Amino acid sequence: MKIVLAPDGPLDARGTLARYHLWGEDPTNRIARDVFRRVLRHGGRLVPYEVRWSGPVDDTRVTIRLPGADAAVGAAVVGEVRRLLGLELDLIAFYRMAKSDPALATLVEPLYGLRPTLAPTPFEMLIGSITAQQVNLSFAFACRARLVRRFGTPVSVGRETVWAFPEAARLAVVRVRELRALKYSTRKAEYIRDLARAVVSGTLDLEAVCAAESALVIEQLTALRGLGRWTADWFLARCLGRGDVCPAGDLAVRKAIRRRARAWGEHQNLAVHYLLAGMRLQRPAVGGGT
DNA sequence: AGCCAGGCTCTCG
DNA sequence: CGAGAGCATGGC
Repeated sequence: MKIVLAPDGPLDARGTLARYHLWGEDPTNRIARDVFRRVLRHGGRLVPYEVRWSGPVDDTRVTIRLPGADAAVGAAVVGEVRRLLGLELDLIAFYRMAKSDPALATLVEPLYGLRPTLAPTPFEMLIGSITAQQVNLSFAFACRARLVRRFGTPVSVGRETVWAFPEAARLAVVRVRELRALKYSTRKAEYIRDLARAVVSGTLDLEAVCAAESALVIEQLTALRGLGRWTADWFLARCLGRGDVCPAGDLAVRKAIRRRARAWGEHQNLAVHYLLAGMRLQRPAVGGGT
């Protein structure tokens, strides 16, 4: 089956997907020069597919190829591709705002068409986040790749092999020492196994979590061992694609904001003072809060 | 060699 | 509560 998508607004497909090889190799998201390959799990079936793109950033065509002609499978693949390319996000409205913002204005042109990729599934997102906690990203990528190769499912796509991400049922029965062998810490191994167990047992209903309001998502995720505020914030941003989220605890985000604050020039001192004082405007008093 | 990495939990005061 | 230690390993 062949499906063609016409994105709403600009799309730099290559730049957007670069995330999947920037810090190392990703066996679940294979990216070559002009083709992206992945496997979708659909009702117990493994559906490998290829994504290509062509045309200018302002008028890109995305072509998806997958085996068979099942309409339901096709729709599921389209849904995943739309997430992977960040097509749900309103880039046009963002640019309208960004162009009048001193810190963002100069970034629009060089990064034109760049979109955040949204995680295909909440489970994959959370396991990935646990993997990336506190370690540098190249190490995190390597760990995740080892996890995928050890517990995921290889599928041949042409000459390539793409791995389907491990299922919760598989990770629910791993031994801590098996994950230790993949360079996960003992703690992280427990977090991963226990998260998988919660999903399998039904204690954790990720579909329900995804449908919940942001504050509730944070509450439900951080109630689980191994998932803190950082993980919950990134989950809202990069899995649910919620617009009104700022993962301010993230180290890289802090660095980036600090750098961009230079756009305030000689007003940085006052700007920060006003930001801090502004908190007292909106938060009435100390003590009664949640 | 030593410090730091796109955190989180646990313990203590 | 807030602060601080411990976690484990690779990169620079």
